[in-house]
Amino acid sequence: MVEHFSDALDAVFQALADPTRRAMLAELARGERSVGELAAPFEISLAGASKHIKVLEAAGLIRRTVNGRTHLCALEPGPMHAGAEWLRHYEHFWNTRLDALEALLDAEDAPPRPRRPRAR
Amino acid sequence: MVEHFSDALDAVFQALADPTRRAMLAELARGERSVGELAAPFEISLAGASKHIKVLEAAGLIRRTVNGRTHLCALEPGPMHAGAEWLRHYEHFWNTRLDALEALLDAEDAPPRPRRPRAR
DNA sequence: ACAAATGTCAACCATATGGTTGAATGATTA
DNA sequence: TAATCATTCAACCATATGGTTGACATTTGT
Repeated sequence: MVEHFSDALDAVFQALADPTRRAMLAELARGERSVGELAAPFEISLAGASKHIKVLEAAGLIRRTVNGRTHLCALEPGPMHAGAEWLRHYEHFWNTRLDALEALLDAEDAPPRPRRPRAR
Repeated sequence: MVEHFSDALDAVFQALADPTRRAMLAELARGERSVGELAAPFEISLAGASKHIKVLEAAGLIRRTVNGRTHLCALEPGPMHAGAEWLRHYEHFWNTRLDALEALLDAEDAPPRPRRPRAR
């Protein structure tokens, strides 16, 4: 009853939690890439890379189109957006909390008002 | 040579990949909470909750102040911000890519210009 | 028709993760 | 001082993860 879409976020964050996969996404941000091309920069087997790619695919972060014997991968931004939204919520909250704290401090300590730089 | 701070992102995304931990963060967004308070909503042992909290702490997402026999936890927004920044980079990219695609489609198909709703 | 290229699959391994229980630690209260 | 409260620690368990290798399936080029 907590969150119905939590599984999706689970998969997205889980997929993002690995540096190899993040690097693959970074590469895909530059354009479509085949599995082999995605695997090339890393010192892992093709099968290993294939697994990573399947994780990204399962999280919905990439889409794959089979083209003959090569599989072309492309970024699928929707889920990434969902993750960003989740984080954005906390950023917002955190900002307002800092603002509130600052207001409190300003109210409490004396007139001169040192005006620390704002957190933003 | 890829990313020096990747370990930090690993830990943050990994920590966010669990729904229990995300719920704990949501609770902490409402104010400081003791370990017991954080554990209460879930049907897991206190030791289990303690482990989750340690994961959040290790990722730098929360801070803990021991106060007698109770441990008070509070959100630590820095790392969350880092995660958000990482995602924001891709959102930006994705938006420009969608814009480019749309421009292409607009250029290619005829005058009437159906004007699909913009992705944003 | 054959060989090479592109990937996946299955089996396996080591380690990490999420969970448990029971005992231990340290602060508080009676 | 003894009981209780808030938490961690250690050991354990089942499953997931990231990696490997070797065999298999399909395209493609000769």
